[in-house]
Amino acid sequence: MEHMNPIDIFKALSNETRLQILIWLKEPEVHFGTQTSADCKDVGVCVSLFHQRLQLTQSTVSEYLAILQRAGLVTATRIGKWTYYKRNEDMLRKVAHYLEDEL
Amino acid sequence: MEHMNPIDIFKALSNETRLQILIWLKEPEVHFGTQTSADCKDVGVCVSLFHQRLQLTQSTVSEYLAILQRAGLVTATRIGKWTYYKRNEDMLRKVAHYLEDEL
DNA sequence: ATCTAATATCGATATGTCCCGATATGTCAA
DNA sequence: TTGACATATCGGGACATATCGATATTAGAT
Repeated sequence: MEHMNPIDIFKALSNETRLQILIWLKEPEVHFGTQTSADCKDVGVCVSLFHQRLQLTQSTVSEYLAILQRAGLVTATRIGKWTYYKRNEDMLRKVAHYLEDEL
Repeated sequence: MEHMNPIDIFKALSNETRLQILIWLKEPEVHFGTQTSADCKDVGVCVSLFHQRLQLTQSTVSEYLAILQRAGLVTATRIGKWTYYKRNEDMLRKVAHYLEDEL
């Protein structure tokens, strides 16, 4: 588990769409229940499902997920053609603790 | 007490200097003990004291404090020639709760 | 009224972010 | 190997942020 960088994290959180992605990922089966190729609770949600729900191009969605991943807020798993993203709850907890203790 | 805007808050927190200001303001008397014109524990810390400790121009420091204030993270009090800034603990708590509950 | 100190605002430039279309890469299937 | 699909990356234009120097504003002191 890598160490958190508050600046990268806050930058990643400074965007409505990226916040939305994180919130959707709290209950993937509720928001992306149509996914059949894999259990989204375990592996996460693939890029195209986010793309479907967002009025943004595939490249933008992919880039946003990469930003969240570089900040450590989500993790990616490639299975076949798909890349599944899910929340990194450990990092989210660290951010919450940072807010309480350091700030 | 106004309602929090997560985007503005995270943008305000996406800067090393502004984070430093917030951290310094946790213990103003430790970091700005030289202030004699007013008790920094009550009213806060004036712009010039931040300016002294930061390798940034007065205008930049003033702008940063304004950004923190617009996000609701600090409050400003004008007394005579000075504007004193202090943390808005209520808002900081709201942000921490947002991190825990919403995100 | 004037001078000066503290702060805020303005204008400018450099750098960063948003978001796109186009293209490249990876992976399965025929 | 060729084709089709999922994802990633590249290059760019519009807009936002970082930071400065210069100037304006506010308020006390003379």
